[in-house]
Amino acid sequence: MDPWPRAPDELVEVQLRLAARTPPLWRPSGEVSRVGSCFVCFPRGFEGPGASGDRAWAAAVVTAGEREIAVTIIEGEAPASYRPGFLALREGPLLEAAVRALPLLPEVLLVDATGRDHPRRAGLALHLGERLDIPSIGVTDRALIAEGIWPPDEPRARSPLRLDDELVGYWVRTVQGARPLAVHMGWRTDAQTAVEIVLAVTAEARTPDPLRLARRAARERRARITP
DNA sequence: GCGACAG
DNA sequence: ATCTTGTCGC
Repeated sequence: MDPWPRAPDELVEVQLRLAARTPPLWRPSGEVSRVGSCFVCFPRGFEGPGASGDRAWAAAVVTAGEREIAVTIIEGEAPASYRPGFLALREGPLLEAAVRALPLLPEVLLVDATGRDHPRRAGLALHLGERLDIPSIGVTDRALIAEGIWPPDEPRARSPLRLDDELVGYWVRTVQGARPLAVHMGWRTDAQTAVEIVLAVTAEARTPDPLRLARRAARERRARITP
């Protein structure tokens, strides 16, 4: 596999090329058998956008129904600090490595990032899906540049997230009384499919189960560090 | 100049 | 991403 872009101008180029592509849309064929997710965390107690060389722990999981059937955790260093629109520089390589280390790959991947909701229409969720050749969906707490009013405080209520006139995702009230989730179309997925999948793998918590599992795994590994 | 700004 | 304190609920 060729390397991720390491410089901002290289990433911009890749993102523009990515955004112009039109891969066939993916649709779940009946029951979605394997849903995966990945997550990367950094040392506690830092402030600001972080820095290149920061320690990082990335986890990837595959779930089938309620069960976790595979998990991988890797430790590494962040290649860059964070900047809005350039998240891939900081997290892309780590997340891809964690997913590739899985003994079996998921049918669709949930990523803690945006998809089409991006200045160049190619957020990390979409980018990672393309690199891995896996349909992907973005799940975040807030939008990057897309806009949309929150849905009413009712279970499963949703409202569109738009960028210009394009529908790029939905606000989704996964849990009543909690802030809605921003669910983003990603690689080979549309906004509707993204919401269907997210709701299908969300049980009790606000966050979809696969993402919760990946987050927990990464943080548990971080907790094992011996300073 | 000021606020916003995926993680 | 990570931090904080309090609050609510099982």
